[in-house]
Amino acid sequence: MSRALTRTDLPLRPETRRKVQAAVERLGYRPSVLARGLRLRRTSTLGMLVPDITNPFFPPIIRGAEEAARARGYEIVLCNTDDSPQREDASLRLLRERQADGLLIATSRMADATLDAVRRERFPFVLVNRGSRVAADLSVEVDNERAAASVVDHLVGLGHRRIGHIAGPLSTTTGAERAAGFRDALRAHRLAASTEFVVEAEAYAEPAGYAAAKRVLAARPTAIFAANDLLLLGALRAAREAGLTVPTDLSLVGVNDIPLAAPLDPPLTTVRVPQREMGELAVGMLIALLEGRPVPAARVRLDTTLIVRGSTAAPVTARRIA
Amino acid sequence: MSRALTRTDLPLRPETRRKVQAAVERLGYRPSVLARGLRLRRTSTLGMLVPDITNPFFPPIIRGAEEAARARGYEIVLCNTDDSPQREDASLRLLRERQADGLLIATSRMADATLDAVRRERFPFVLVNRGSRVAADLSVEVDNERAAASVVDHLVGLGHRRIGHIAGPLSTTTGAERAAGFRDALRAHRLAASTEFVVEAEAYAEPAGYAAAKRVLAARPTAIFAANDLLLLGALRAAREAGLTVPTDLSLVGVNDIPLAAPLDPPLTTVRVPQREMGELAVGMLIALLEGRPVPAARVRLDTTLIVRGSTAAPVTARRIA
DNA sequence: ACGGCGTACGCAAACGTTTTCCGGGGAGGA
DNA sequence: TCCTCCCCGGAAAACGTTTGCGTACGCCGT
Repeated sequence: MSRALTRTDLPLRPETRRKVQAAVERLGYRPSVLARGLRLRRTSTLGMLVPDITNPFFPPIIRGAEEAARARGYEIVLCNTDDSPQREDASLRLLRERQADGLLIATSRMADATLDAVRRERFPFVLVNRGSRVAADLSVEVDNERAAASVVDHLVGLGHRRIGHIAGPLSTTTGAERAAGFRDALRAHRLAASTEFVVEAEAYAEPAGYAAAKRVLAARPTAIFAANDLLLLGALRAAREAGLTVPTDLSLVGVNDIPLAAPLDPPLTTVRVPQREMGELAVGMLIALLEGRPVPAARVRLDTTLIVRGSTAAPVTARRIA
Repeated sequence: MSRALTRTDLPLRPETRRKVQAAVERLGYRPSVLARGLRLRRTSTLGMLVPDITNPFFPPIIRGAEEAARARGYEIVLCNTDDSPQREDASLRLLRERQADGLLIATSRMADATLDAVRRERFPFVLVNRGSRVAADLSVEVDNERAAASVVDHLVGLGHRRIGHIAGPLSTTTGAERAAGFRDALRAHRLAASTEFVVEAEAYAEPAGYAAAKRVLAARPTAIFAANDLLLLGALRAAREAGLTVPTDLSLVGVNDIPLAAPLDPPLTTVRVPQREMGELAVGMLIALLEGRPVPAARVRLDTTLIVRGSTAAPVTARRIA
């Protein structure tokens, strides 16, 4: 039976194979993934840990991962961790019980203890959208430093000198790296990266962006780089409340290129992150690892692209000069 | 073993139970869901079919469903169908192979043939966010007629008489019901529901809303009810291009209360749909069905709430009168 | 003190696969 | 025609649970 269906490499008379196929057709037979998993000790199932599926950043990553996985005969089981250590542990427990073969970890600030536990048990995993200090870890991330640099280059090129930054939570690798990249880029342009221009947001969410923007605006910047489009939207609201027009009085740049970035008024200048590709690549690496094939690169850093739209313009002062 | 852990109702000496627990603890034993499923012929797994996880309408439903399921010891396996019959069939196949106990179907226009097949095989399922003409089907939906009526009431109350509607695809139950509700409500107010005021959008997406809005605007309405916030955003873009200010020249109302509705400028007047609750209720019904408990109601129709924000106002003409 | 009854626990079968091991049958060569 | 070799396919074991059944032991009553 199994020889006729799965092990097509084994010797078998074509006629017999055809007979089996016919019976399968006739009886509507579907192999049981359960029984197969029990016997094979692997389930062709990957666990994926995300903070929150409701955050629009993750669905494209998930879809990329799902499609890549399914194309290779794997399935993905999703777990929301809400960035809570308890949920993380519960999710890991769940995935162990379901005999997941490997893990895709897209939680930007999983408790180190949890990650250590996974590592110690030699459970195969790939980090998505976050790095790791442990060299042996596989990861797919974005080059946040270069992303921040491209934003700063764009703004400086427009003539901005007083540039603020709404950083994501610095406990996340994305937040920390974008903030570091921002500072480095300013320095490269011989601009001061004074602390009053950089404010850390409590979370990657609109209200947090609003709150942080209020503080950044106190420093009277002509442009703000928000670590995230949601933070940018908060900044947009704060700017409007302060009577500032975007982009005339204030330029705004975000990250992620959410679907609403283009139709909004003004259309948002933002950095596009290849989310789907991240999911696909991470799955490719994980499956290669699981199947004992060589993993091309342990740490993949993907490049982002700056999408210039209508939320950035030359500052008023610069225009006067020009 | 099983008696000590799961069948706590069976007679067992407390001492023995304690000894088993200790061994479990010591060895880090985790029961295998696979083996259990094989023996029990049920997996405590529910399949959920969604058109596209990338559409922000679904994640809250999914989370509601996931949480309700997990609280009852069930898990959810997600499948995106992209509204394609092939993907639907593939997903059903997948879920059958994984021995899902039941199905949550949130695809608004699943091919009737597919749904019929599921029904014929007596595979337990609950429809989410869509109705069915078959009386025996379980479903959780929203009262779209009343939702449309509440929107029309609000607009008429503001003084609007020329009200347009951007309908969702009429092949979806939500699109059809909201359009019907819109027409009925106009009639109740003794207003004409002439065809030029109603345009069907190609999809529930911003560009489709933009295209449909251009056609609706030709009828010179003072207000537009969009079947969806994404359609509303498209309408907003079209209105701005036409030189209209919202809400001064044109009032706009949408449905779903997406997270961006509040921070946007103007903040959107929209209808809130209890997405999480829909997911939770559907799971409750499905599990009751699976476990042979009585299902309280076969067809649940939840009420929506109109959230009045800044995208609606009295029409210019009415103001002149007042 | 012995027998009977009832309670607690051990043993084994079964769920549906995959894979290994054999046995049987056919074909070809002597 | 018979033997041998090879190819095909049938049979059985194992994966880790649950659960029914049977047994052994303990307790109580006579």
